[in-house]
Amino acid sequence: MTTRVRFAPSPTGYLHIGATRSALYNYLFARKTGGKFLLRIEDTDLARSTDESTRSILEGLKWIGLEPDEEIVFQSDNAEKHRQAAVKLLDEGKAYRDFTPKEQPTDKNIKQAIVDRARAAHGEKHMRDNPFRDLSMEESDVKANSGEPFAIRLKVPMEGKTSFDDAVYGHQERDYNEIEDLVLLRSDGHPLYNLAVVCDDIEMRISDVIRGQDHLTNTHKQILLYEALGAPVPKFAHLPLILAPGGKKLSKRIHGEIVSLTTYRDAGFIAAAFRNFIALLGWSAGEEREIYTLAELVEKFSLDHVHRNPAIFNFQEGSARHWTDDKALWMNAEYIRAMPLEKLLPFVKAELKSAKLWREEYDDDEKDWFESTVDLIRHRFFTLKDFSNQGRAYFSEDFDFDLAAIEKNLKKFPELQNWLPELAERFASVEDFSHDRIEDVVKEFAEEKGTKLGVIMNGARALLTGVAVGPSMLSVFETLGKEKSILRLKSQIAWNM
RNA sequence: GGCGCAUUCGUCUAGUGGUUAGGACGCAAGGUUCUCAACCUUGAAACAGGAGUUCAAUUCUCCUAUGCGCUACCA
Repeated sequence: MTTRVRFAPSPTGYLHIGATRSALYNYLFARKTGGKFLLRIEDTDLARSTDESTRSILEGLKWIGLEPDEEIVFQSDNAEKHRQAAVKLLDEGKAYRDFTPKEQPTDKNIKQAIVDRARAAHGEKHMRDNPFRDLSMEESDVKANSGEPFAIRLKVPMEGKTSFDDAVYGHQERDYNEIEDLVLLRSDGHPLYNLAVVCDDIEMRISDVIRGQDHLTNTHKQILLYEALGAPVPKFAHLPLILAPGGKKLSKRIHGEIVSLTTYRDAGFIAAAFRNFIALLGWSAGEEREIYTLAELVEKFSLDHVHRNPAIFNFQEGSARHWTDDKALWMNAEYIRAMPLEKLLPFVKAELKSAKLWREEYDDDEKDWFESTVDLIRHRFFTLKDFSNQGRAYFSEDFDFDLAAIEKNLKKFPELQNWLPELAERFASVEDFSHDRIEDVVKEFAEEKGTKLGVIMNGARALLTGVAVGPSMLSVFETLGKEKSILRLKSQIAWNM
């Protein structure tokens, strides 16, 4: 039997990085085993589900390269089937109508209400004490026919336990008397999560359910449902959660955009780099290396090496330098400087286009120049955004000056205000404007002025590129070319800032 | 409250009944350089705590602590 796995997000927000990792592990597992990777949108909570969020999830998955092998399933399309399943269980006596009036949550904080209720019960609640559980079918029918509203609950057996072997967490057991008779269908006829999931997983012929650890205890309920429905129980693997610094839950509400996958796309991450990073959050191939292509991840991936303890996604709120996990940033930089140039170019092109810095000549007459320039500047960049920010001066005359750089490298040496235009004049008479020739000219110039070469170079860097860091100035001169170098050396704009 | 799961440097992790507990990011120092967040070298940095088993425990068992999850007519 071929393996079939699914990623089943609920569209109640954007694609969370924890969910992204679940999707990735499902995908790797499918590829590794030659199976299928499917996608199901769990949009049964109509109040919270939005199309916007579905789009964002699809977009995120596409960006990171995890597209499903078959058509997307929308859970809400199957509501009728879910209802039929509940009715079937009712007919077979495996479920019952619960006529208890629906409780309206009094508290806004539902979680707290649940805990309070559980605490009040002091752990001595009898899970099978529902008065309608043993109502005869006739009595139940009579009440139902008279129009009394009811929910349908699964009849969990009085005695026994469920167990399963989780591929990550090992053998799991749970006593029936710890599981409440779960509601399958709300009194308004709306099918609930556990029923919907199980029905859909059966219908989609899912062989391995790989999902977040928050579902570990739900699994027992779901197994009960598989059994009641007479369907084979799939294998399960639960993944440790990804937490925020301090071991707290990583949530959209508290941590904002940092948890959204699209944030990384928009921040100039290379999808392969982020995918690589996230793959290593909770799993390791057991090797002393960190850079893996997708094919290598597939080859190395195994559920047995998935961790049981949650991983912390490390970042410092409000820090420009450490705004997201340092390792993710490092990995992206590593990809930018180490990937084959021809693979990087399309990304840079897209970035320049979106920054309105792209010129068609870069694909044509100036192709060689463009490629060598990208190659020159990429070594110091962390994200694709850097090509249009820090690297702006290479592609446009309209670039910003970093005031600190101006101060430190230009204004601190007032002579430069005359020297640099003078150097421009020297350049004007240079026929062969090449790296070595420029070196001779600048060295001679510095000696003549009795100053250190660095003063000239750093000043020129600030003036020509707007920033204090960058490649060797000889390369910068050469890359910008004689004309632009001269123009910028003579420019007084920075001096007046 | 009940049930469950987890615990190796700050973070991601490797690892074993006997190891100088390894790597990566980050951090620090030094080197190189016209600058640097690049590059090279070096350094600081961990087995949650307590019992037990054992010649020997970070590794096995138990307890405690801490964290997380579940405990809904949410998903």
